[in-house]
Amino acid sequence: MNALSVTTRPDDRLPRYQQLRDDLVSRIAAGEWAPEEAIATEAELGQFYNVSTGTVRKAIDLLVVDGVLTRSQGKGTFVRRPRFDSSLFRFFRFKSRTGEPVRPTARVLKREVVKPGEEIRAKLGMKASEKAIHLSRVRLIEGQAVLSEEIWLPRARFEPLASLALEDFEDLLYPLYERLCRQIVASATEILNVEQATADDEALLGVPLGSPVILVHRVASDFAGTPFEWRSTRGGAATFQYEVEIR
Amino acid sequence: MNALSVTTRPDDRLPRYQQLRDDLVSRIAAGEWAPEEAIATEAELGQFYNVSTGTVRKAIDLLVVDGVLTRSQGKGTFVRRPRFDSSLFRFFRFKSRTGEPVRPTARVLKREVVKPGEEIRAKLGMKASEKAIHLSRVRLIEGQAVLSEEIWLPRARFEPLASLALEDFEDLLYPLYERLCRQIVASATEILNVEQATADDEALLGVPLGSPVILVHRVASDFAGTPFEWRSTRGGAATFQYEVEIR
DNA sequence: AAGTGGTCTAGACCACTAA
DNA sequence: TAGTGGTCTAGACCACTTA
Repeated sequence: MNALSVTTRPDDRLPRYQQLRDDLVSRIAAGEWAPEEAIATEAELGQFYNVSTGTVRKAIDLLVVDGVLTRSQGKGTFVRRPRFDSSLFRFFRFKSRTGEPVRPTARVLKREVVKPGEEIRAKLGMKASEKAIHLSRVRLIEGQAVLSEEIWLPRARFEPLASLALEDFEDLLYPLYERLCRQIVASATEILNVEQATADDEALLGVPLGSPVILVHRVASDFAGTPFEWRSTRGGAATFQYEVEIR
Repeated sequence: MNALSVTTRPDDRLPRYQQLRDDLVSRIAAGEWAPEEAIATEAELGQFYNVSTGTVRKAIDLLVVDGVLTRSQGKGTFVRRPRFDSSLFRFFRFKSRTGEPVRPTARVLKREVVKPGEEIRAKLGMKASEKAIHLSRVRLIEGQAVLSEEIWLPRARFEPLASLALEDFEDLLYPLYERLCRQIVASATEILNVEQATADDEALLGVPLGSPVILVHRVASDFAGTPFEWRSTRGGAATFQYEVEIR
């Protein structure tokens, strides 16, 4: 298993297919294979990493579920250009009034690196001295702002985002977290409230003062259950539905 | 592969692990293994269906992803019991005066056995001639109605509820479904909207006419994915929060 | 110690794609 | 026809649970 750790230090306690998966993510993130391009074949990867094809397949399975790769029988395995329906985006729960899922664009309005308030500090399990990255952004449909978001991230885990140009933030943040910061959202808890539109809402979203506004607070966590993103989203209640599947 | 088709006719064009998955779903839905009970071991299943353990594992993988089964190393593979008996308790957090969560009671106001409207008929996958049981109930906290619910059930599967005395309906319906009708809720989809209070809402829930009301539509399904309950719940937006964990 | 699921191997053959 | 991913086998050994 010496061939692993092409770009990172692997954790030998993890199963090989996990290590392999992580290494493939690194190579994709490093641009070794561009989007829409075929990666090495399963046989080649098996030889290169000195594992059986079954193990290679299991690693690729994970990345297919994550929406990073797609397979095409007879053609190859391809790096996927991010798509809305991928599982990375399963946390988006708003639908249009007609019931169709909507994919808004996004624009970051402001970024600051500051000490967070006590509530957010506690929710993210941060030390008192730690700083956080705070993003304010709007999400737009056909140029119209429909959601406003406040996002808080512990600086230590998201350092690359402290210096990324605001224009380079993408519509979807979670793929960005994974690619630039190696932070993967595994679960989230959301609490939904209905409030009345404030003057800020009126200015930013164009909803009438006092009209109902849906407010979603989300805490997102990694696979270990450690929270690392706090997010609050506001949007006019008339515009959206919120859908959830329970098991 | 003769042992397949224990309960259904398989499609031989499908891969074996798919056929196996479908057959396991049938057996679970038929009650061969109760919730919280371990199913046959991988080795036993492999012998029974005459496939290798790798194929059995792949079929079980699918059901784990679907949330039907959970694995536990060293113990076995278990039919998952969704904790729906506390569904509202879990997903609606009432703001009592002290701020503690409260458990609402319930009272059935009306029951009728009628042909459902087209929308509900379609959502429940019922035939045009079939009748449905329609329940109207309120949920109360300290004697005050806070939620009003409309519930539709296909009569064929819920016959015992057509004659049960209204006083004998319990606060939580899903345990009743399981005990009296052997219907187990395996998953549900909820869609949440915000509307304005109608005159009915004002009369029933005591919320001001025109104030924001949260409206939740739920379709609940069995292990085979067949929907068998349609429910709509209304409550004043000021009364509660809606909380959900996403995995 | 026995039994379970978890990982992994070293192949096989099939279905599909492209040259 | 050659090469790809898709399916499947018949094992092996490991980690964990229970008795």
